[in-house]
Amino acid sequence: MFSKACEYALKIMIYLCSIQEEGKLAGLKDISKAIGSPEAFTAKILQQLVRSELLQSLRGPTGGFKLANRPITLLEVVTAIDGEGIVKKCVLGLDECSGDHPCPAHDKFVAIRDHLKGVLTTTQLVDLKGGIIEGNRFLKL
Amino acid sequence: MFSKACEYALKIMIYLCSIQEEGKLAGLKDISKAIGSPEAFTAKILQQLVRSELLQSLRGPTGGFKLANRPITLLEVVTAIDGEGIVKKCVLGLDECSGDHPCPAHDKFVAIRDHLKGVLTTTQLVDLKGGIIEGNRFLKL
DNA sequence: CTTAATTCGGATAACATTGTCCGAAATAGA
DNA sequence: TCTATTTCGGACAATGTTATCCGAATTAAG
Repeated sequence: MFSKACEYALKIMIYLCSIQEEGKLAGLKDISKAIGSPEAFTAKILQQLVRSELLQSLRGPTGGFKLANRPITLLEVVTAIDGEGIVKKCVLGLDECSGDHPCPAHDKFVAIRDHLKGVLTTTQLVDLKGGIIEGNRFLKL
Repeated sequence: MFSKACEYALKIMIYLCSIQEEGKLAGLKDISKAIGSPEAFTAKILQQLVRSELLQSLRGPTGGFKLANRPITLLEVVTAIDGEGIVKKCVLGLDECSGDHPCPAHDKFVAIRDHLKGVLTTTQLVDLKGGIIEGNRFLKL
């Protein structure tokens, strides 16, 4: 459904949200350990998230990453990494697929995509951090 | 959502269903022209569909492909090409994600996956061929 | 000022997916 | 039987994704 990079991005963001307190920073090592992702690749994704302004970073010792200071939806994270394809592109790959010029599966999958889009736009990182803190939701294994 | 190969496979199957009459065969050239896909690559996908027993083929002049002689669901086509990942794997990529050991997004995406699985299992090729025949649904462009 | 820890940026490697090419095997029809 | 047409199967090329490596820039702290 999402690319590997996007899966990591979502875990990164949820993790940072779950440990967030007053401008504290988390470093690359902490993050990749917490979510079980390869360090070097995770660094690349962190850079993308910083450039997309979903994260802020600070260099040097005591440096690290923290969430941008505003509510963030899952859709923002997904589109920052994977683009809008998942909520826009035709399931059969038609360049022009719309109500006017629909593919045979159009209607059935519009419903699914709307469902997905709904969840992605209405769910914020804050909505998912609870279980992590309580220890009954997990980001790795 | 689906791989390119799977998109082509779905179009192939829907196309064959839409032109099907009494054991008539369609050749590779016809098929790839009808769905707008690269010929050589399409040939590979046709082979996979034959091996999965969703299609039957005949060689030689007047040879070609036709649907297996039974109802076929979208799920069968998708799993034949992409495997069961789309309806089984955790959105965050956790190897063990279940009711017992859920990821933070588990519940929200179980609902989406069930919706998807429902559409894939209840929709048969026959259900999609109508619009093609009537000319108000399209398989390319 | 020096050192150590960190993010940043570019190059590159490993792997998967997409796509092409070509000869072999099968087969209908002359 | 011969030929033309088709699917089959393997090798390979092109592209995209995932992942690693390393030096440069930044910065806190001694």
